[in-house]
Amino acid sequence: MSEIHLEQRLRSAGVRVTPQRTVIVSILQEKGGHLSAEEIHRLAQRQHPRLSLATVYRTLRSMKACGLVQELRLNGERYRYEIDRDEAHQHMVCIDCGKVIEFTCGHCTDVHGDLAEKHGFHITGARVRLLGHCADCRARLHNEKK
Amino acid sequence: MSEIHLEQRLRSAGVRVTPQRTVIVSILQEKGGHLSAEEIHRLAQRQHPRLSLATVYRTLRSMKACGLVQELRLNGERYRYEIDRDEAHQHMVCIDCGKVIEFTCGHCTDVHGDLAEKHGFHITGARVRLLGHCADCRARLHNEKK
DNA sequence: TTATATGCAAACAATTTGCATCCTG
DNA sequence: CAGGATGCAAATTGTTTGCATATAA
Repeated sequence: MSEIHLEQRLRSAGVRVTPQRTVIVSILQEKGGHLSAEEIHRLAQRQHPRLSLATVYRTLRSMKACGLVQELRLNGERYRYEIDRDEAHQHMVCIDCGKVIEFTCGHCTDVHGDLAEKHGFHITGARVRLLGHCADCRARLHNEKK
Repeated sequence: MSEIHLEQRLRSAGVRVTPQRTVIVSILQEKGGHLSAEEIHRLAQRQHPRLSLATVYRTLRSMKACGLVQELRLNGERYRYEIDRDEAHQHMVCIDCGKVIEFTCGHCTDVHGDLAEKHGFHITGARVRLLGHCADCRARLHNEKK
């Protein structure tokens, strides 16, 4: 999704395009995702020193409202944000180092759809989060034990 | 899981059994789950008026540490707690009324295990959350539209 | 020109912590 | 009796809001 495309989507949602918002969007695009509001704020200030944290929150909220970003919360942590690329993807989170690996599981989507139907539910979204130890941490922990 | 069993598990984790904790545990057992710390506090005060909210949080934290309760967060809400019954179960959450339906999906567990292995991950837990409209709300919304 | 966005500081809600005291093991 | 547990109030953290000013359309 190009930056210009994003601006168009903002405009068509009746949201004004300001320098602050441009900076925030570009950071999300470059850094890829899973950033907290505070991290976004810190990075954005390099390009726009007077930008306030409140604006970051407000921007993220309106971008979420137009479906441009997704808001997620790993475990009990603060909110993290990423550009919404539409493709349904899920997260595998390392409980040691916090690393996040994304994956897709179309198979599960089907299974969940069936399950939901049995309960009369109409599913609009699924969050699958696998928690565990990533390869690096497993190796590290194994070495430390010696 | 009986109350006595729970106390044994507390003890064997080196956690003392106090009246406050007994009350909190029994509430979680009776009410079944998805209670917030504040709700637990309010209910517990009926049996133990001087019990403080801080103690509720501290108790829940240590019970979580010994694997007695599970801490979960639906959407952006505050933490909710439930007795950890070991059986892996997942949640279907209605985005209209907040109703929570539990389900199990052993099939997905297998699929996830395979997926994780490919990434060198060792899975310790999975959180699946399906968001959508429950049967009641679908009916209600449908009527309101008329 | 006019409604929307911004910055700042103050408000908030949920959760955590310090400390003196209490109680379980 | 000693160290963990409690109650209270104060502190923290993450997020939101009010308001005067600035800016995009």
